[in-house]
Amino acid sequence: MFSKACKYAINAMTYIATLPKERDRVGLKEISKEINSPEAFTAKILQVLVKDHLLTSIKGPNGGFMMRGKSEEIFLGQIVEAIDGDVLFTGCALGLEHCNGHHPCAVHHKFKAIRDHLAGMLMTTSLKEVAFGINNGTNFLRS
Amino acid sequence: MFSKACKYAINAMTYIATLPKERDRVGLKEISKEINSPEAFTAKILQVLVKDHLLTSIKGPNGGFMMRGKSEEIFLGQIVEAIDGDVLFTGCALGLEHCNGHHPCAVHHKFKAIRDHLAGMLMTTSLKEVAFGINNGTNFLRS
DNA sequence: TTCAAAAGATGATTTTCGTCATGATTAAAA
DNA sequence: TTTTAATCATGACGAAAATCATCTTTTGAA
Ligand code: FES
Ligand code: FES
Repeated sequence: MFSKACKYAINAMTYIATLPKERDRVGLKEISKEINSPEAFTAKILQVLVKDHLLTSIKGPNGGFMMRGKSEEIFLGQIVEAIDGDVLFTGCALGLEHCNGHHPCAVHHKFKAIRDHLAGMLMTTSLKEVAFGINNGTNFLRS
Repeated sequence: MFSKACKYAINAMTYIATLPKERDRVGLKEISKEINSPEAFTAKILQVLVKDHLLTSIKGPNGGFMMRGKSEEIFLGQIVEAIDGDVLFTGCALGLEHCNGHHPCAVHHKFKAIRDHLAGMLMTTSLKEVAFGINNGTNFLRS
């Protein structure tokens, strides 16, 4: 469904969003430890998120990564799109060059319903909402 | 979403299912031409489907591949499972080792709805139904 | 200056995707 | 019957992408 990079990205953003108000930044080491991801690979992913203006990075001692916007205004779909692109939202399930109703693949109609369901969920689920479940103890970032 | 191998598999099975009753088999060349897939790679995929008892193969001149069961009793989910395994149906969206309600990941609840929607669609959509759309001219196997 | 931390470059490893050469089987032709 | 050609079967190989690791450079605080 999602690439590993995308999974790490969502978990990392979620963890950053769980930080208390008085702590606005967190380093790579802590992130990759908390979400149980390879450190170097995570670094690359975070850099993509910085380039996409979802995160801000601060260099030097006491540096780290911080959310660029409010967590209630960042949605999972933005993260997925930044890492995996929009193929999940607009691509054909069976590999046709363009997905559109005028030249539908064998499963276009049925698949479009699923895809729209998924896109709707991702575009309306905010990081704040997800982070709340983690802080709450109802959901988990690692096995 | 699906791997390329899985996409080719679905399209190949669909094409075989579109054959008229008086023609029960079709060769690799024709299949890969009709679904626009690399021939050698398609051969590998078809062999997996043969091993999984979804297809029967016949060697020699006028040989080819034929459906092993009735197209109305073969569902897309079986093809997906044969090629990509069941991770799409049972795996965690965010990479947790096991997906279950007792240790849910950050998006388990919302994602499970999507996943079940997808699984339901794949498990109830028969090859006959899909092939009908192709024979009908309403759907297409290639760009 | 010195040190910790992120950025950036580069390379290794693994998985996926795809090709090629060759063998095995069998219907059809000779 | 014997040969031929069409077809599937298989394993080795290679290219490309995804994934993960290491090293150097740059930055900024103390
Ligand atoms: S054309 Fe294949 S999903 Fe729309
Ligand atoms: S635990 Fe992640 S989807 Fe169920």
